[in-house]
Amino acid sequence: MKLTSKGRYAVMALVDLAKFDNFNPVSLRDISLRQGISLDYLEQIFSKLKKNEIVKSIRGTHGGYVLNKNPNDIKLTNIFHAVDEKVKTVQCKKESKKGCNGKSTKCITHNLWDELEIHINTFFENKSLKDLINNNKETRV
Amino acid sequence: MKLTSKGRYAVMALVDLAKFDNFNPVSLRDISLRQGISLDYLEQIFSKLKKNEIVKSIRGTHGGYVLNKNPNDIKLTNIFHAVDEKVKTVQCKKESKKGCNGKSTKCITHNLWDELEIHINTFFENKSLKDLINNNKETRV
DNA sequence: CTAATCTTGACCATTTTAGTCAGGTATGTA
DNA sequence: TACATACCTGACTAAAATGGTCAAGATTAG
Repeated sequence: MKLTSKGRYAVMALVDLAKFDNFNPVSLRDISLRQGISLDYLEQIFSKLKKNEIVKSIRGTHGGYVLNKNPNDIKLTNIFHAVDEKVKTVQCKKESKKGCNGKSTKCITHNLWDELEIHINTFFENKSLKDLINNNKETRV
Repeated sequence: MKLTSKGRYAVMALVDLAKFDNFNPVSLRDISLRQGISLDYLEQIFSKLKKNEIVKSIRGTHGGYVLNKNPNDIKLTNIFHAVDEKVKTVQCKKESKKGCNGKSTKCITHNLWDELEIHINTFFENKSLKDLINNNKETRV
């Protein structure tokens, strides 16, 4: 199971981005300064977000990024998937002689991890960027 | 967030153990062979399980381990906690000048990870070793 | 033209993971 | 008492993942 800072940074950056309208692109430099994330690292992350059509890029001076979708339609699942955060629990090695497939029976914890994965994914599928923005406003008071 | 094979092995071994009565201790060697887990690694894991009073050890010939509690009272939370699997999402660095605490506002994703953590922990608190044993019987047919 | 910005890919130090290895110590059995 | 079985402990390590940095370009507004 993986949920690392790359995923967290992606979410932070997108929430930041979502606060602006779609006519003035936001530069990574600004996000970097506001969120305290290394610019070079942000570039890697946004490259992936763009490939997954979550953001659009505008090149050149005063360029930057804008959201490519309505914040309500960007689910956390989409974001994590884009930056390769697999919400996957430890898998039984499928090729191995040992464990899950070497024996006639299924590995005894197999169903457990399946269940957990569904549990977590459901959580992420039901959370959108918009939820986070609202949530943030509330707690900022 | 961490959920690695150490946690999975612990669960596999305990489910294995739970299939036997508490009068005949089960040796790690047997578990090692049945589950395909390195004996040396199992010893590390069981050392921790013992410290957390999840299993009892019997030394000497024909020794081994037995459960120290009713399978119904051993929750997955207990097991993961015992082997240091922290069900923790990526934290904002508390000391850092950047991110969460360097600014006057809370990091914008802070609440999200809190929520997720609760979500996952709830899942593990509600699953006991007994649930896994039953589940395993069903799917074995 | 040039400065700002996105784009791409290679590189790397550190930490974590998933163990191995090498010795113990305790105890039942012959 | 000897010995085999099994627990116990700590040090060590190869490989992978993490969280970046660095360098060199391509694009476009002004």
